[in-house]
Amino acid sequence: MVRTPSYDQNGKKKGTWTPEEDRKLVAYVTKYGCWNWRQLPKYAGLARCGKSCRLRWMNYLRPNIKRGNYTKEEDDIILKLHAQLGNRWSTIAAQLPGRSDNEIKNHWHTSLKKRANYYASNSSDGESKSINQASGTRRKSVENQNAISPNNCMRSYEIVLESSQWSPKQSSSEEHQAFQEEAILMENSGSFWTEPFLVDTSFSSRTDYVVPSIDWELVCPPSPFIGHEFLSSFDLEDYNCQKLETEHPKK
DNA sequence: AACTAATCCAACCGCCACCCG
DNA sequence: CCGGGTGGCGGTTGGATTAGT
Repeated sequence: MVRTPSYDQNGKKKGTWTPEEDRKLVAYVTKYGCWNWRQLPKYAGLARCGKSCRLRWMNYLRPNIKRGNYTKEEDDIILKLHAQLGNRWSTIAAQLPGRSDNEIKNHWHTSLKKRANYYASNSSDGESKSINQASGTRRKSVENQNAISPNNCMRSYEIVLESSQWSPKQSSSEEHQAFQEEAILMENSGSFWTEPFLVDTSFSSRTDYVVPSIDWELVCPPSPFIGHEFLSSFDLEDYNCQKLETEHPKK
């Protein structure tokens, strides 16, 4: 399931993310937040485009992300919302905490679409018609943007960071340079990376995968600028509990 | 065991909306 | 209002894995 690593004409790396790159991205975002995705790779020491970094973070590296093992309830919610909204994956994902739009989209195409087609062919014309009418639309509504979603959580984070002492915008470039040097130092000493980062619990079964633990003092510094909704959105207790969970088998 | 087809999903691409000067 | 920069979204693809012959 990996794309062959390659480089585009700008020297930006494409293809599968390496554990090394994941470490760098996690380390940077947990320390400084995602203040600017396009500038971030430069300061984080990544030869990736900002889009790629954002995607990687949103779909796999951010806290509380869930992988695989869809429950019947989740499937039902997806089927129901898809019938109402069509291919508005981000809106659907907003109703399923821990699920990314990309993963829901994949899950839909690989398994739920068949179920939906089966239901449609065995239900009234009206119902199947509503599914067809809803699909393919892509419009942002006000309520959609105000919905509590992981995306909005991150947006909140950005807003918070912009106005806080933790904002990289207020940090000097020397500080970013220091970050990179610190990362290299920690990497060489091994101390920073020794504890597995288990947000994606699939890491736990991979011997080639060692990602850093999260220092929540850095992720959620005790700042008056950081709103309660943002802090609670990460559900730290749940996050820590994931360390005890065993890997759920893929496929 | 070897080969082929089907499945799955991580990642890319292009477009659009929003923001700001 | 306009244009550039950026983030976000949904469609699509590359290729590894799994199932079937």
